[in-house]
Amino acid sequence: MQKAVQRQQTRDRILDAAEELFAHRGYEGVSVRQIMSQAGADVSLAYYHFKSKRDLFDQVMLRKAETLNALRLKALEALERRHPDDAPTIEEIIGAFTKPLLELLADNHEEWQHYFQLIAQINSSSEWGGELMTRYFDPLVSRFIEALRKALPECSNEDLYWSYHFLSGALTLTFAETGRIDNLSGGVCRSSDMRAINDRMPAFLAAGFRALADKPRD
Amino acid sequence: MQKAVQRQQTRDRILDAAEELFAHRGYEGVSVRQIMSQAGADVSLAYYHFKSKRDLFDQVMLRKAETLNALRLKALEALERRHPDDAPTIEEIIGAFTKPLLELLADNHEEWQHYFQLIAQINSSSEWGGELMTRYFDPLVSRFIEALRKALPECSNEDLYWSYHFLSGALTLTFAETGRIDNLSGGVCRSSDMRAINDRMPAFLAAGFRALADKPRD
DNA sequence: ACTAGTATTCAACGATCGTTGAATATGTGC
DNA sequence: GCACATATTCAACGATCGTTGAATACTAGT
Repeated sequence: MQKAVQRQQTRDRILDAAEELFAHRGYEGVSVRQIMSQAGADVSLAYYHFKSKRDLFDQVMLRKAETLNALRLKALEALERRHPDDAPTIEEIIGAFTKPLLELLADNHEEWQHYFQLIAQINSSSEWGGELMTRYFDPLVSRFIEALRKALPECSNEDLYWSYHFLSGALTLTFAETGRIDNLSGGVCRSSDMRAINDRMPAFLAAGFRALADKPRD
Repeated sequence: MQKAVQRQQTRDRILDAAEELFAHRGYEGVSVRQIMSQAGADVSLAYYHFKSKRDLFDQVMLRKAETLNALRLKALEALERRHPDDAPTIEEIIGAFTKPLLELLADNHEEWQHYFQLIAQINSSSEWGGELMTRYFDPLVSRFIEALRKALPECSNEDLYWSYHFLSGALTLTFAETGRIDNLSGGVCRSSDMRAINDRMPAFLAAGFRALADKPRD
């Protein structure tokens, strides 16, 4: 086997193990030894491939963030190309924001579920959330808000940002598939039911955006 | 000073320190030593007042959960008493769910902010969230969903639970005041602007509930 | 086949972790 | 004021933490 190939395989095995464990137990809840044990390699190999535990965590975040951002941007640009003159509906824009997540989960559920759980934890943390979310996701988010602004020209900036904030909370919790809704509903709803999510989330959130846009404040 | 009083004061000092540190850095991110250092007491005193680190964490959760649940229940019952025949609006029910949080933050911001940050972290965690949220909050949540069902008789159970799920995500992220919206909006919106939240969140979410209730699925 | 460089393992460092038992101080009831 | 119970401190346990330097196995180029 090629050396460069094996190197990448090892790196990926470490990243996969780290991703899963970080997602389940958080950054501080997992030791480098546990990660390397799950990856089937020696502890010190982690420090050959990565500078530190924190660097390993950052690389876990970065790896899939790029894929995700690229897919979301592509979905948004495709949507805008389909509407050269008029603006798309809010549902369509939100759909471009959520569809890529649904498709990634459909393709490789386990892998991406771990990643979305990780994002949910970061997003809800006051300690790390700020820097990480800003670095990896805010640029694309601003791009989406721009699209939403065009579709809701009468909406104030403040209403727009708050609406997106509510969207962000609903979205990150939903895609983390925490199982909270399974418990609460007694089995009526399932966290993993992506069809149910796709049928409801864009409609729910678009109605919220319009409610704030149509009812300007004093 | 009375001994029983001092005992309770010490216990509370430990719980306060634990609450703040757990909220900022998570359960695993904080050591018992750090907590007791902030509380200004010896390490082993933690194990005199609490069985273990995990027990200390549970007591932090329990302490304010009871206050919070009582206030929310009172707000809901007062609302229902004001509507003996007809059902309240969705906005009013959601308001009864959020108003107590706003009032607690207005009274003692710092203290409750820490607690809401803690809830947000728990709610986004697949590991702990299930058990803890179910134990402390789901009973009251079911009570609220019951009220919402009466106000939306044509809404299916599934739509109702998903709507609440979206509400839950938006609400926990918002009250955690992570500062995410401050960064994203470049200062246009502030996480701590409770007036802005009160003016927008119920309207946004109520519109979402109605959008799902009015558009039944196939 | 030999060498140079890369990937992986071994062994260990000091620090800190959660937790405990015994010793000490402090206030309470008689 | 004395005896008792309760509250707090002191000192330490073994385990595990993140990290490192040196030794070894392996592969690629010649």
